[in-house]
Amino acid sequence: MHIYDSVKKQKLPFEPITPSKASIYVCGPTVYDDAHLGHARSSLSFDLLARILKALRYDVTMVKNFTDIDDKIIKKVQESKQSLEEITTYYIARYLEDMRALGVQESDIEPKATESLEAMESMIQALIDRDIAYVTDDGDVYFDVSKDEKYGSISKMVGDDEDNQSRVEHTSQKRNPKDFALWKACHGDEDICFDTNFSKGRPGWHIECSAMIEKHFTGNNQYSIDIHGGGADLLFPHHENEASQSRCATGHELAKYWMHNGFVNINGEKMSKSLGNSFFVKDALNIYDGEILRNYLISIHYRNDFNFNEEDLLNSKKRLDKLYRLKKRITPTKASKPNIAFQKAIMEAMGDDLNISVALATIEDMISATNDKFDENPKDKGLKKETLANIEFLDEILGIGGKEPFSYFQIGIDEDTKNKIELLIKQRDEAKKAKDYTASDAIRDKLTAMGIATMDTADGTVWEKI
RNA sequence: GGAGCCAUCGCCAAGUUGGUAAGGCCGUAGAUUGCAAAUCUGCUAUUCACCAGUUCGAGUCUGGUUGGCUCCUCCA
Repeated sequence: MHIYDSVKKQKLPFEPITPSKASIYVCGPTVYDDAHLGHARSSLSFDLLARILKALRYDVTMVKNFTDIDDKIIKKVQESKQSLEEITTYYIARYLEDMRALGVQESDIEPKATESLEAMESMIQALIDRDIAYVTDDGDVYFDVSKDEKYGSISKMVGDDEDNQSRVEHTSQKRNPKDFALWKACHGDEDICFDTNFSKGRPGWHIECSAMIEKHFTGNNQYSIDIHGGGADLLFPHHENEASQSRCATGHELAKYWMHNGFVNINGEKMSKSLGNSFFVKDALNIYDGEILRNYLISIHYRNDFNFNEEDLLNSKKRLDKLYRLKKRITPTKASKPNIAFQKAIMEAMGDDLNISVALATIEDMISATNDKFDENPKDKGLKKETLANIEFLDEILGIGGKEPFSYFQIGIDEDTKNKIELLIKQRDEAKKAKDYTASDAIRDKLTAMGIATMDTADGTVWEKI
């Protein structure tokens, strides 16, 4: 297995800190709104990673957190009259529901920041004790960036502050503009506060992840975890800060490998609230089936930017259709063992930093070669069993092809319509038998108008929703 | 201002350590079909934004030009 380390900027062989085990921590969402396509892509990227590692027999521990204390959530609490817990519980459930629809396997641990406050407090306290963090008169706690000589090693953001025209607002209480908050003291009575030795307040964003990693992973004396993942936008400052505070608190590096997934753009524009083009997963799921969306979202390498548009989605759906048409040809049958060469080719592609393009090309190869053989001998039982095993293998590795093939082509069609379609097809078959092609073609036109395509096969007519 | 990424067929998109351009969509010709659809087969970039260099040899390395994009503020 090779993965691209976005800190070292090169593809490296995956050598876990503990042989045959893989510990992964992915920055999850801040739960104050529904999940958008960007969340989906991140989730899907690391879902693929976990699936491959599992198939390679690694004992994978996947942790994806929920940031459930945050200024944006607090703002929502103040606006909505709901409690923080009501809001976060709701959006966590919504997030999990959306990801499930996309076929994302559940993480082993899904920690919440609010459940890890003790770990945060002790980490902050350790940093204060070592004089790496300082408490201001207001009770805020800041991390003193100048105390960590390795600060900047993650993002390579070497900051000469004189020249830095960043738009960071400088707080007067900070010793250094680059210092970041570990703890924010609360000011009003309505604030959401937690009591600690240093002040009443709430944690900064960065410390949440560091603390949750220390809480859930043991690591070794060099690293806490193998892989730390997240969106490309988190590299700086979030991951830089995480790495720095963890390094200073634990004496070793946070992660051996860093992986970052690219963005999702909508029709060429970055998705953002200010542009008003956020595309929520739930809205996409209203239009497209989860598996079709998944197939589309994983079809482009996780590090590339993803330009979401309907044309490409339909294109990728056509590839999935072909897989399911093949599955129709072999149904019903029982799976035997997947073809070894096929399995190996897929694993090699995906083992190369999740090279999905090569994997998809391998699938196309398999599909056309198998169709070719079935054209010769439609009843090849051995091939049917192997093909089903191949497809089940794809379901395991990529999370596609797991549906019953006839229902796949009938997604979104209700029982009444289905019965109507099947009646028409029966009438058409009778007309065909009587060689009344004018009548049979008229029925086919009617079906086409309904958005239904028909296919005459040796075993009778089958139909698909176009 | 600072840091970094990208540019391959009409569209999407692969391309290990440089060795002579995967795959899909679309298009097109054919096999098959009552006709279609589905399926299969053939064709579809002498060329990788542009210029120069290194090399026996570069899409792949170096320098430059142009054009996109991201981060430096919450962000997946």
